[in-house]
This record gives sequence, C-alpha cells and structure tokens, in this order.
Amino acid sequence: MTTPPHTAPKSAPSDAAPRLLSWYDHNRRDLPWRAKPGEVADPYRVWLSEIMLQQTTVPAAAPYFRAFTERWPTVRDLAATPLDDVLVAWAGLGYYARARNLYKCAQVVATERAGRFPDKEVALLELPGIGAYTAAAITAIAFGHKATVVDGNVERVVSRVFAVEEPLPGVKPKLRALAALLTPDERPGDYAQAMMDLGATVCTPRKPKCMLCPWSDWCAARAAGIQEQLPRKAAKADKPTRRGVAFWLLNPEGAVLLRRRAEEGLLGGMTEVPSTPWAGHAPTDAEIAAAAPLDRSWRRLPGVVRHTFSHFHLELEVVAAKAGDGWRMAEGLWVPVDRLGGQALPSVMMKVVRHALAHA
DNA sequence: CAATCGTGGGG
DNA sequence: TCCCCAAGATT
Repeated sequence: MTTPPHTAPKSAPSDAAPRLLSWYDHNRRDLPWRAKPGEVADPYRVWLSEIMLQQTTVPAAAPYFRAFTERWPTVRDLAATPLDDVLVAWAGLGYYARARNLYKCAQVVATERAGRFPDKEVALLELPGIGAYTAAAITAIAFGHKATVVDGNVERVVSRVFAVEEPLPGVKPKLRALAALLTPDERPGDYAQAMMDLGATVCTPRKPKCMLCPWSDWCAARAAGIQEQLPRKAAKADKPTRRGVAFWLLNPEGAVLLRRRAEEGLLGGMTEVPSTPWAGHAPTDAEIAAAAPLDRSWRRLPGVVRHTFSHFHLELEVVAAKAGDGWRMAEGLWVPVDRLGGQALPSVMMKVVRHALAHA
C-alpha cells in the first residue's frame, strides 16, 4: 500500500500497546460475556457474544446472551435444539440471518468438530456467520492467539490516531493494515477488547473524551483538531417508504392467523401476521383482496403501524375480521392470542399485534 | 462490490 | 422528528 504524498508518515510510540493495556486494566468493564481476570475464556460464550454483538449494542445483546447461555450452556446444547426454538429466542434482536447462521455453525461445530471451535482464523472463517472480525475476535479473546480485530470501534480509533482522511468504506484495507501495525504480541485478547472499549467509551463517534485517552498525546487527529470529523464516511442512500396492509384474523376459538416467512431474505424464517406485499405504493383494493387469507369483509383499524428497517421505512395499515365458518380454509397457523409470546415474532410484528389488540 | 439485512437509543 | 449509529456477514 502506498502512502499518499499529502499524508504524514505513520508512526506510533513503542509503548502504545502497553499504555492501552494499562488503561484497560484500570477501566475494566463488567460485561456478561467477559471472563473475569484469571478465568479461562469459554470459546462458546465468546462466539455467541460476538455474533450477538454484530451491529448490535451491548444493552440490546446482554439479556439475549443471558437467556441463551442459561438455556443452552454449551454449543452442543444449542445444536441439539430445534431451529425454531432458536428463532423464538432470537426474536426482537434483529438481523435474523445471524440466528440461522448461528444455528448452522453450532451444527457444524457439534457434529464435525466434537463441540470444539477452531482456534485459527482461517478455520473460523469457514464457519457460517463468522467473518473477518469475528474470526479475529474469537482467535484473540477465546484462545489468546495474536489476531488483529477490526470493528467499527477500531476503525474509528485508528483513523483518528493516524488522521486518516479518506472515507469509509474504501479506506478499510488501509485502516486494517494500520491496526495490524499497532497490534502487540502480548495479551492478544485483552488488547482486542481494550481497543473496542476505548472506541466505545472514550474515542466515541461524537464528543470523544480525549482528556481520558491513553493515546491523546500522539493522536494526529486531535493534534489537528479534526477528531470529531473522523472517520469520514460516504453519504448514505436515503430510505424509501414501503406500504402494505396486514390482516388480523381471529377464529371462533380466539386464535389469530400467523404465517412463517420464507427462510431467506428479510425476516427469514420468522413468524408474521399475513399481509399484502410491501411495495413503494399503497396496495390497491385488488392487491388487498388477492392477499387476504380469507374472502371476508375486513374492518380497517384506526392508525398506522410504522417501522424502520435497515434500508426502508414501512407503513402498515391493519384490517381485522372474524374468520367464522370455514376458518380452517385459511393457510397458516392459528395461535391463541395469549400464546403469541412463544412465537418467533420480530419487532415489527409485535407492533402489529399490539396495534390490533389495542384497536380490535 | 454495492446492496441487503433489524432494532432501539441518543443527539 | 429524524438521522445517526452499534463488537458485520453474505451475496
């Protein structure tokens, strides 16, 4: 990789890593998946936590981690359970491909590797749901082997200390190379977590607390006064709005009609309240009639359910009906309203349920 | 390789 | 209210 002429030479003090580790030792955070000093890390717990933490905040992941590890203490326990139980337990956490890949990975580790995770990045990368970041994190944190962990925190820290002004995501390879340059041979797991802790608590996206930073004395971005502007990022595409109509159908036994979504794609494998397709336009009467699970007179409930996914906004109207005679003709599963908690309902569908119960 | 894939909290 | 963002992976 060549250094652009306008960029200052990259260098770090030789004691950069020891200083960060010292900071880490004095600012240790107590997280549910983190081994206490002297404890041996459990690769299963490290793996599970890293999957849950992908693009997910610590407060959001923590209760799920506790529930999973209590119910499935080992990877073999997880592998022995039905996929649908895992999807129910994951419901609400988002990015459901993670849950499907988590399950696949548990199957492979349990059946082909005797319940033991590989301790090398190249082998970890072969497993479902494990990419460059997670492979490095498991290698360093679970096995104590040197690996360069690069997540959003590390990218931010590195882009600042070296004042890298090229925008993400194009500059990722360069940031990775710089991060590798900083990575020490000693205490690989602690160093990886220290970098992420630094980014999460000190070198934050907005208002970084440079006064508390162990690297503030050599941080190039701080010296230039541009720390709050780094890392630069390419502009994001704006989110379109999609619209649909959801069908709240109750049978004479007080059960509601639900369906299982396709295994792939958005909310793959999760449970839903039946609806029209979600399109860029409000569904027409014909589209509504075509999507209705039964030919009934539907009553429109007041209000709209709004939800924002990763790449579009959704507005759902909800219509309701009593199934009456012939309700068994409808395709799907009938679930008593008081047992909806046992279903793999993603957050958007929980909103629909709450809306229907409040207005129906 | 750009797009896809959730959710909830914070400014 | 709205946009930003969080311990990314997959195609």
